[in-house]
Amino acid sequence: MPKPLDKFNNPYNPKEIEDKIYRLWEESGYFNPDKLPISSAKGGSASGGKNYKLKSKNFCVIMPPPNANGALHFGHALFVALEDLMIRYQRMRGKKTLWLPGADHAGFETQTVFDKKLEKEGRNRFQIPRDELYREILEFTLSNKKTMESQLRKLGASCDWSRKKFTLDEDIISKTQDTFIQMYKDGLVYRGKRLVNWCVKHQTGLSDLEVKHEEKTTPLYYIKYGPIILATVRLETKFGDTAIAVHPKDKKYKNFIGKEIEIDTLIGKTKIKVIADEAVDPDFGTGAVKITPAHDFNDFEIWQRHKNEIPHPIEVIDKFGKLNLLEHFSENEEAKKYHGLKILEARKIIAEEMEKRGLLIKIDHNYKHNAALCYKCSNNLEPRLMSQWFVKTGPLAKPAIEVVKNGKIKIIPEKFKKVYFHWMKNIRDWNISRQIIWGIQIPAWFCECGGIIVQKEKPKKCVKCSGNKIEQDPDVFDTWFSSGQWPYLALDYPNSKDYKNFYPTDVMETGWDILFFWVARMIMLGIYRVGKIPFKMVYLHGLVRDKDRQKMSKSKGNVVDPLGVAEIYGADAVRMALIMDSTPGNDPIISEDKIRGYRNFATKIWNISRFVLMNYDQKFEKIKPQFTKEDKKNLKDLITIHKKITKDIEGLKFHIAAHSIYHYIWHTFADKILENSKPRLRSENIIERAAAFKVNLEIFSAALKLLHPFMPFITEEIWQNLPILRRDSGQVKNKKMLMIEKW
RNA sequence: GGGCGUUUAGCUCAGUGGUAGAGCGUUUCAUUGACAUUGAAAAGGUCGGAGGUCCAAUUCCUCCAACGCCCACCA
Repeated sequence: MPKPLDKFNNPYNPKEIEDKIYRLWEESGYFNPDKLPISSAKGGSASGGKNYKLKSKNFCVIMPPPNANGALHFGHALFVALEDLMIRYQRMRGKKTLWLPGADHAGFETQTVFDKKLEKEGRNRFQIPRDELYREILEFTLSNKKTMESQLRKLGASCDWSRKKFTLDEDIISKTQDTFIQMYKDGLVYRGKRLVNWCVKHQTGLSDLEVKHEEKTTPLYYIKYGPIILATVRLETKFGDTAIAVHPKDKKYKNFIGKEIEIDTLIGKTKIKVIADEAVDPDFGTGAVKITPAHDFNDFEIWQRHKNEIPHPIEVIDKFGKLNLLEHFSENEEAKKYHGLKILEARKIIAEEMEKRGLLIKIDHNYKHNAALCYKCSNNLEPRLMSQWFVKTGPLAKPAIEVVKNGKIKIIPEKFKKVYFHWMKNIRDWNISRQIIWGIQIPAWFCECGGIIVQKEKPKKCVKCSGNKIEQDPDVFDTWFSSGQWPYLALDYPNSKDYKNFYPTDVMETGWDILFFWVARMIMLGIYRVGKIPFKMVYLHGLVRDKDRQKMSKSKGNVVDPLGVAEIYGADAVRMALIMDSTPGNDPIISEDKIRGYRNFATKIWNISRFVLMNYDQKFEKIKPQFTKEDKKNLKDLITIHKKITKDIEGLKFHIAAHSIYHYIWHTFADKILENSKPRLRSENIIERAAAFKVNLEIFSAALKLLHPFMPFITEEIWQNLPILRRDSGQVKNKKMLMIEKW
C-alpha cells in the first residue's frame, strides 16, 4: 500500500490545505505566462512534464479591479470563480495565459465610505486640508487593497501578481491625464457651464448614470403669475424665473405670446416674458410653465432655444441647497426673509405668503412624479449651473455601436446587446468632473483672467493674459474615466510586450449592472485612444442574491461574507456553488445550505481517492491488465463526457459543464463504476484486480483534471498526494502540478 | 412614457421541436464492507393562461395575466 494513503484516512479539511496549495502554485511561477514551461520539440521539459505543451496562442482576462474600500463580497467571489475557471482551463489547454489583477481607487464610492468613517470619528472631510485627507484615504485604500489581495488568494485566483495594477499607480495617473489632454485637443472634451446633478450632501456633481429615479408624491401648486395661472412643484425657485412658457399652438395663451406680463415675485414686482416652446405640454396643469433655467433641466433647454428673448439664468439656490437671494437682490429687504432658507422650508413659507396675497389658487396633493435622487444617499438632487468638464460622447459612441453590431465584440448573454444599443444611441454628454479630492486630479489650469490651460505641469504664465495667478482645477475625474481605460492602461500601453501580446483581451467578465458605467466606456475609450477594441467578448454575470432574492447590501444587513463561508466549507465549495448556479445574466442565489452541499461533494471526492488508492497492489506494476467490455465502455463514456465538458466550457456554458462533471464524478463514477468494480477488486485473480484498479485510476485521474478549473484546491491536493497519478515513465516528477496538466 | 426579462417538482433553478431534469426537502429501506458530509429506491409537475404554426410545442409565433428590472428632462 503506498504511503500517501495515510493522508486520506483523515477527513478532508480545506482549511488545512488551501493556503499551502496556493503557495505551491504561486511559488511555481505558473500564474505568470512568461514562466509557463515551454515544451521542447519532443519529449518532456524539465519542470512541466511531458504532457504539457505551451501553444503559441495567448489568452488574457483582465480582472475587473475591485473597489479597494472594503472587503470582498460575493460578487467578487463570483467573478473569481468564473474568471479563474476560464483561466485555468485555457492554461491547461496550453495557452499562454494571463489573468491580470488590479484594484480600483473607486473615487466617489470610496469617498462616501470614508466620509462615513470620518463621521463616526466625529470628523468631516470639509474640515481637513486636501493633502492630508488624500493621504488618509490613500492609506485606508491601500490597506483595503492588501486585504482584498489576500482574499483573492484565499479564493484561489490564479492571477499573475507580478503584474498587478492599481488605478492610482503613477503611470496610470499620467496616462489617464494624457487621454484627457488628447481628447481636449481633439475637441472631445469641453468645459461648459451646464446644469449638473448636484448632491447637496456629498457636495459634488454626478453623471446621469449616478442619478436614481423614484416616484414621489409632491404637492403641485397652482399659482397666479399676473393674469396667467400655472402649476409648479418648485415654488422656491420662483425667484429665479426668467420667463413663462406656453405651447405655440395653445389658444388659451395666444394673445400673451411675446408679451411681457407683470408679476408679483413676493420681493417686488417685475415683468417677465411669455414665450412659446414646443416642449410645453398644453394638457399638463394649465398649459403654462414658469421657466427657471438655473434649476431645471427642461427650463435650461428652453432657455437655450430662447437666449435672445429672455434674460440669463438666475441662480437662487446655493450648493448647500439654500436660497441665496441676497446675491441677486442684495438691496431688497423682503428678500432677506427668504435668504438662507432650505428648499422645503422656503416652499412652505412661500406658499403661505402667496396664499396671503391671493396668488395661490389650489394645491394638488396627489401629484406623482419621478424625483431625481443621489444613488448613494437618496437625497433629492439639486440641478445647479456649474462649469464642468464634459466628454462629447456622440463621436465615441458611433464606432462603439458598430463593433458590437458587426460582431467584433460579442456580448453574452445576447439580450444585453439591445440594452447596450439603446443606451449608446441615446447617449448624453458625460460629466467627468467630481468635486471630491479622492481621485486623479484633472490636468487643467485656470487663470484668474478666465484662461484655461490643459496640461500636466503648472504653466509658468497664462497664455491669454500672461499673468501667473494660476490654479489647478481642484476637481478629480469621475472614477470611470480611468477605469474606462483599464484594458490598455493595465497592459502598459503603448510600448509594452504585454500590450502587444494580450490586447485586445479575450474576455471581459463582469456584472451586468456596470454595462454602461464601465463596459460601454471601455469600448468607447479603447477605440478612441488605441484604435482597437479592448476585448473580443463581454461575459456578463448576474448579481448575487441571498436566499430571499435580495441584493446583498450592507444597509440591509444580509451580506454573507464569502471568505467566512470559505473558511468553514472551503473555497472550492464556494466556487462550485456559485458556478453551478450562475447562468449568464441571471442572478444567482447563494445560501449556506448550497455551499454545504458542495463541501459534501469535496468530501466525496476525498473518499474516492482513498477508495481508489486502497485497492492498489505493488504487483499490479508487472501486470498487463485485461479490460472487460464494461471497462471499455466506461473509458469510452469518459471520452464522451470529456468532450461535452470541453464543448460547454468553450461555449461559456460553465454551469452546464459544472453539472456534468459533478454528476459524472458522484453519480456515474462513484455510484456506478466504483460500486460495480468492488467484486473484481476483491477477486482472487490478480489480473482482474489489476484491470479494475487501472480503470478506476484512469477515470479518476481524468476526472480530477476535468474538475480542476472548478475546484482547484482539492483536485491539486489529491494530485500532489498521489504520486501514482503523476508518474512519468515510472519516475515520479514531484514538481509537476495538476494546474499545468494537459486538459 | 419607452424597452427588457421572468413564470418548469414543496423550495432554488437548469434544459429541450419528439411522451420532463438537477440540488435541497419529503417518504421507505440499507450500516463493523472507501465515504452517514453515505448508499438503494419512491412520491411529487396537464413546463402561468388563451390561441396559432407544425406529423409533433414546455421549447417557435401572437395575445393576455402576474411579478421583476432597466432607461427616460413633462413643470
